[in-house]
Order: sequence, then C-alpha cells, then structure tokens
Amino acid sequence: MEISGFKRKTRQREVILEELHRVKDHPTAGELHERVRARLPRISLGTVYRNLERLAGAGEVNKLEFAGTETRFDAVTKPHYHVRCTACGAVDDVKEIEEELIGGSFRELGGYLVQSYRLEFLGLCPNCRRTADS
Amino acid sequence: MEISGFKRKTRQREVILEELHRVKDHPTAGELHERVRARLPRISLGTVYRNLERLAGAGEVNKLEFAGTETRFDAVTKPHYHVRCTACGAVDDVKEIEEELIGGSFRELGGYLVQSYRLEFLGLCPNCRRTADS
DNA sequence: GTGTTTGCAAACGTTTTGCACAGGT
DNA sequence: ACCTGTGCAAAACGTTTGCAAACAC
Repeated sequence: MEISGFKRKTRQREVILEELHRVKDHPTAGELHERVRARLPRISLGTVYRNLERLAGAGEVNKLEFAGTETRFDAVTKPHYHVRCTACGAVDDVKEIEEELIGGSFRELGGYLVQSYRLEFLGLCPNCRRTADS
Repeated sequence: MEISGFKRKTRQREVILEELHRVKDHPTAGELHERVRARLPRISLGTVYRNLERLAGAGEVNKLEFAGTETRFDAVTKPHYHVRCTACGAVDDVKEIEEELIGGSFRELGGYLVQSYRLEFLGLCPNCRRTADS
C-alpha cells in the first residue's frame, strides 16, 4: 500500500522531518530551510517546500495556513487550535481547548456541505502584553 | 472630525466603492479592478489596492483574509461568517449563524490576551455538490 | 497653489516550476 | 539502469512602493 506517495527515501526529507520535530514553535518553510541547512548545506529551499507539501499530503506534518502571513509547519498532526500574536507574529498552540468546539454542529450551511472549518485566535502574547503595559 | 483619513474625494474611490456594493460575491482586488476598469479604463491596480486598504481601515469595507488564498473584499461591514468551497473557491456568507459563536467565551488562552478570532468554514458549494454526485 | 492621490512600472516576499543532474532502488 | 527527487535559477503570484504628473481643494 503506497499511502504516502513517496517512491524514494531521501536524506533531505529525513532531516527536514527530524528538524521539524525538534523545534517547539511552528517554523515557516524558510526558517526550517535555515535549520536544515546547518546539517545539509546544499539543500535548496525548493526541496524544503516540495517535501513539506508532500508530507502534509501524507498526513505526516500539519500545514498551518494563516490569513495574511506565511504558511507555517507543525510536526504535531493531531488537530489543535492556535493563537497568533497580533504584535510580534508568534504562534502558539491552544491547550485549553481539547474537544471539538463547533465540529459536528454544522453539517450544512447555506447549501454548502461543510467538510471542515478553520478557527484561529488573535491576541497579544505574554511578552507583548508586558510591553504593552507601558 | 476626520474619521476616514481621506483628504480628497476622488472618482476612483467612488467607483470602486460603487462596484463593490454592486456585486454579490466577494471579489479579489484584481477582480474588482477588472470591473472598475470597465468604467475607468485608466485606473491602476495599485490604486484599487490603496483605496481598498484605506476603506477597510475606515470601516467602509470588509477585508476578508482567508488562509491560503487571495484577500477578498466585501461591502457588507457587519461581521459575519463565510463558507468557502474547497472545489471551486466560491465564497458565500453564512446566514444561519447570527449570534457570536465563541466570542466572549475566551478572554485569555495560554497567556495570550485574546482580541479576536477568525472562523471560516470549508465545504462544497451547491454547484460542486451536484457535480460531485457523479 | 498646495499637497493628496493617481498611473505607471519596478520591487517585493513567498511559493512554484523547468530542467539537467544526482542518487535511491 | 531506471526514473524519482534534487539543486539551481528563473518565473509566477499577489501585493506594495517610489516617483513624477494629475487633480481636488
């Protein structure tokens, strides 16, 4: 069974996945490219993009598309929500919400067959809150 | 009181706003440019972007930033939710949800001071549902 | 006349792609 | 040996910006 769609195992993909698992935050493709390049100096940004795209398709990484900003990637594939800081752009996981918030509540909306939804919180991160207290 | 921030009234902005009110869907800046160009052939895309940006800042238009796609604009400024078709990209208003879904429920998440949230539904529009029934 | 707003075109940042070559199988 | 996946560089994409000219006031 060819679930993943990958026909070859490559060092590049291996290291990309390793580094993504190693970081706690949600790096952009560019940031991840930087990290991976420390170990594989000749790897290209295109390769990072291509692998992340296919890994996301295979369900091995989570592709976080936020409105108005770069796409970020996450090694945690279990669905969860995010908060993004409107000041500095930091992205964190929301741990307080475990269960589905609205999932299942809406099967159909305005004739649309609802498949999923995107929920994203915006606010000030702890650091920026402190700075804002000036 | 200079609420809007506009110092001059221009034909370009007038027509942009008129055309945005005229369309039922949520056009991108490019689509709106096309429409406006039918009336003002020499208007530039940059002018459309600049005006939409400032009109959004003034609260006269709604800027809809969806993850993974172009920004769309809406003359309806009253907050409401949207459904986007995963097949054709159509964007419609969700009329069934009138009240705030989760607003006010979360003041703080993981140390973040929550200011707002973005909720977007994904699914198949009526047309694409029919097509999918093949 | 003053100074905001425009048209144009170039620049921008992110992502995608064409192609020849490297390297997994 | 095959042919997938890579490196490279260029292109594509939506959006922003610098500048001189146009025009609202």
